[in-house]
Amino acid sequence: MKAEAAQLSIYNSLTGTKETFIPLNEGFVGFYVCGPTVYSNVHLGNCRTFISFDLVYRYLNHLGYKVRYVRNITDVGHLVDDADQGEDKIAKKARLEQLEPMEIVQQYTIDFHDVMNQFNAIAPDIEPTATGHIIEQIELIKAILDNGFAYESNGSIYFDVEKYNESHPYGELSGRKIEDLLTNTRELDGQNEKRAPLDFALWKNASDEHLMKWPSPWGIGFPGWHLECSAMSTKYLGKQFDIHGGGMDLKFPHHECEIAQGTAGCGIAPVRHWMHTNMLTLNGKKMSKSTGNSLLPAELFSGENDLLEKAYDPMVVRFFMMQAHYRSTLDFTSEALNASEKGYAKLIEAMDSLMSLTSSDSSSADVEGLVAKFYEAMNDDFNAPILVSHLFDAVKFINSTKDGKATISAADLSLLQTEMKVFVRDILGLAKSSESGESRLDPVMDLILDLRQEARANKDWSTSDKIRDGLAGAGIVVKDSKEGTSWN
RNA sequence: GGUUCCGUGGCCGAGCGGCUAGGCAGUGGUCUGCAAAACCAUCUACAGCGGUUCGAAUCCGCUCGGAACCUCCA
Repeated sequence: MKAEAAQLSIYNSLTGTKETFIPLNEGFVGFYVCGPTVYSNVHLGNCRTFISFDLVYRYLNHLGYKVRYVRNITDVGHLVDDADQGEDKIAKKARLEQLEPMEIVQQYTIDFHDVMNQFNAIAPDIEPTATGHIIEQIELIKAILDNGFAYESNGSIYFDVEKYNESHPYGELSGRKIEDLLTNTRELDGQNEKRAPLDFALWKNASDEHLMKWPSPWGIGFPGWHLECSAMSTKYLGKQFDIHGGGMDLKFPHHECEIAQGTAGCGIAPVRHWMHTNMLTLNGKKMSKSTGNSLLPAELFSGENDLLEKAYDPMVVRFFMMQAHYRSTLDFTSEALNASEKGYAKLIEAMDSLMSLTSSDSSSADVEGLVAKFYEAMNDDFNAPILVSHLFDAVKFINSTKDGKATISAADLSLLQTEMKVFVRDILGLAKSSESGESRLDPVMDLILDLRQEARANKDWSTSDKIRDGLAGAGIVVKDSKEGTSWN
């Protein structure tokens, strides 16, 4: 474990305060994140949440924790319509496209993984699916029934919220009171199976034409949406675990229901630290597939969309997200993205410069102090934007040293090289995505730049500029400096 | 309607009572054959109105504007 691990504080949505992070079992962290429902392509807003938690995972790992990271794939149980009404999202898509539900699941799971790879997000240690844990879900329902917090109705099982509320506060995570919820709940049709409008389904009775269904002690049916996370987190992380993450839009009712299910079924509150990421907005509004206010990663990477004029590198987008705190909304505009693109290029170039910097007898800046600030920023509830600002302080120092206007000692150089790599590559996850297989291009460029250098030596500016402009047209930027000419 | 949150300079975003983050853009320099980059300097802020305080972007109240959740959504 790193000494800095003792200083980590995390904002807990449950208490509304930053708390020093002390894991349940020393040295180990149980970490659960609500994953996507795979009935369509993930959009950029979804990605932001997963990238935010990727940062959390990476930092916990860096601190030396042995993290078990579980992120589910929801492949059944999500209903299209009002609460516990309507059709399963995946089944609907399957019906529309005349495919097996599992074909839909497979297609969009692959897409999800592909996108997360492009964003350089580390895969979770376990990625369980709801359909793979039907038995565990049934067992959990039995426990909740045995403890008297659920009832059967027409082959469906509902969670008895009012009963639960008698002994445990329902709504503590989202700051709701059950009386307010009752007054503000709309009257919905077809809720006659439920005793009370706040009750939610643990198991739903399935009709004959239903595509996805399983046998249970209560007949043929399928699990309710909220249940899978409870069943799977309990199975892989235990009745109580350290961190549960998800988007803010899942706070109510999903996470509230998880708390109730876990407490009712296992007798203990399931989660110690709740973390919620804020929304990525577009035109000032939350990105959302249902309203069409969204952007797909593929559209962004290819530039084929109506919002932006050009394509963007996944790493630029990731960097853009790292410049905002995960608990703040982040507005997505082409202007903001362009700014990030330039800033990112500056950072990466400085990283390259750092690796070939020469040291002096002493440092003209407090490198150790700067590195300490990197940790301070991350320890303060994963404050990536503050970290980035300190990284740019380092960038300025690196460039000044390169220009001969500042100095760095050998020890400090080694420290800065190590820590910059750690924070930029390992923690922020900003891999150099352009280091693709351009090995065949290298000798060609060497030759071209050689010819250009000859022209420059002869003061044949028209030839040298012709080469530079021509390469620029091909997307290759040539830069002359004292050390020679570079390109990218 | 209920609950919660937000409103920072041209743009994006930090900030959690005093020490005026950072990136991008702008302006003026240095450097350079030119360009780019880099470096130095510099200009635009805390929605409005009150209050608390020696001191407020930061705390309190009101007004205006926006968002999220209350129904599927990361």
